[in-house]
Amino acid sequence: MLKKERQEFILHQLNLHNKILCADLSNKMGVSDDTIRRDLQELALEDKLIKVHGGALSKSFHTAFDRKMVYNLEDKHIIAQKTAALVQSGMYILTSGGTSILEFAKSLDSNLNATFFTCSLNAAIEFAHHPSIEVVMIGDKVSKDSMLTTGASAVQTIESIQADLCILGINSLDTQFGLSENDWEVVQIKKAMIKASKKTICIGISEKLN
Amino acid sequence: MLKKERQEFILHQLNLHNKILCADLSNKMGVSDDTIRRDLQELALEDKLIKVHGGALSKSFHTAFDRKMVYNLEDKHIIAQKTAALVQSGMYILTSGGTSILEFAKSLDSNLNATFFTCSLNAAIEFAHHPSIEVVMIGDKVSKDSMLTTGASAVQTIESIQADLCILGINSLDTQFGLSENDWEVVQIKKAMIKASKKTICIGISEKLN
DNA sequence: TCGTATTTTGCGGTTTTTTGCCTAATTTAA
DNA sequence: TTAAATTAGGCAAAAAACCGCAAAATACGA
Repeated sequence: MLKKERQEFILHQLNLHNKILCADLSNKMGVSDDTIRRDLQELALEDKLIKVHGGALSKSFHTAFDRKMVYNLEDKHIIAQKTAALVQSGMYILTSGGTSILEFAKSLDSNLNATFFTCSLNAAIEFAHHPSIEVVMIGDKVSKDSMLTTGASAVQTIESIQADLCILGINSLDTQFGLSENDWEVVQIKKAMIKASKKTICIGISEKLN
Repeated sequence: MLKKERQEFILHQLNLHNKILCADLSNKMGVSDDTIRRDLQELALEDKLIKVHGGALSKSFHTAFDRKMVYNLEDKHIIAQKTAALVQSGMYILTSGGTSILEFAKSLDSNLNATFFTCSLNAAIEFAHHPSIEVVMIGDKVSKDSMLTTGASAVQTIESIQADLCILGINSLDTQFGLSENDWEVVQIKKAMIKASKKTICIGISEKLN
């Protein structure tokens, strides 16, 4: 991994998480702490971030934080990291959308070499920011509530995939409203995804299971 | 292997992978590191790529968003409004991506009732914010530079559509590099779009036509 | 076609950059 | 206060870049 590339990745992570730990980064990128520290130092010198003891902070994120927001984010972050650890290079992975999935996407190792299939526009964009993974967007009509592609064509596409893993985010809508008409389409997608994969993982924070 | 040919190949690899290593290239092409380094130096001088220690990085990946965009926003806005006026309810419309298209999407009448097909993740999201139009995302592998889906499957999908209108944004990359290999995929998409539509509109600000 | 000028390329030696490790000093947390 | 974690600075190995030079390839003009 190139130095510049690494620094871009750090900045990206920072934009996403607003704070980063030295140790996390060195793990995620497979380089020593010293290297990360030197990177952070350089970036701090260029005014790209704020270096603090143990890591760095995003420059833009000086505003007061909403406690609950941060706590939830922290939980999601931990869950996302644990999920990311289950993904191995070479895998074919199906994912849905939602904030948990986005957080998961942000937590992937920078040297991971897998292929992700998704129906979520936002997830696709997030995955596409990763330096080495391949992203396949599953096309069809866009459901405006969820920003997911749904429909027969999407289901058909999914059915033609043989994935190693399926990662689904537990969306608050799922448990709150049960299955409304529009969710029904989403359920069709999720069912197809589960069926097309050897293994399925559902991620979400416990608060969702009220 | 000719020098020019080699440099084309380098740009091609760069567009595909967003980064290239000096050592990889010299191996792959059977020339010395020095030659590659000299090539990279030349290309960097021509502003075709960003040279870094150990290799080079794709230019598009880093220069994506700068002030110029904001500067041209007013022009884009005017163009977008004029373009939006050409769209009528009931139409089937194919669109590419890019900032011009995004601006166009924002300018659509809120009571418009048309169906938009697009390969652009960002455009799809923008269209989906509209209250009444229908959005169909065309699926395939996501090209990281352009955030567009490209590939045989996407082309095939487009070919099966009979659209009334095709709206293409003139991307600065298009005119800057001519047709590099990766753009070639995008060109395939655009060609298919044009062919699948009764009429085609190209939008872009004049600065793009340097 | 031939000889000359120019460009391109590879090579050896040197310099610079990058990286990881080590130890001492500093900061943080309990 | 003490123990653990983090950082700074020095050092060395490896990788990459730089420099000049000469051989090879190419272009050009007579």
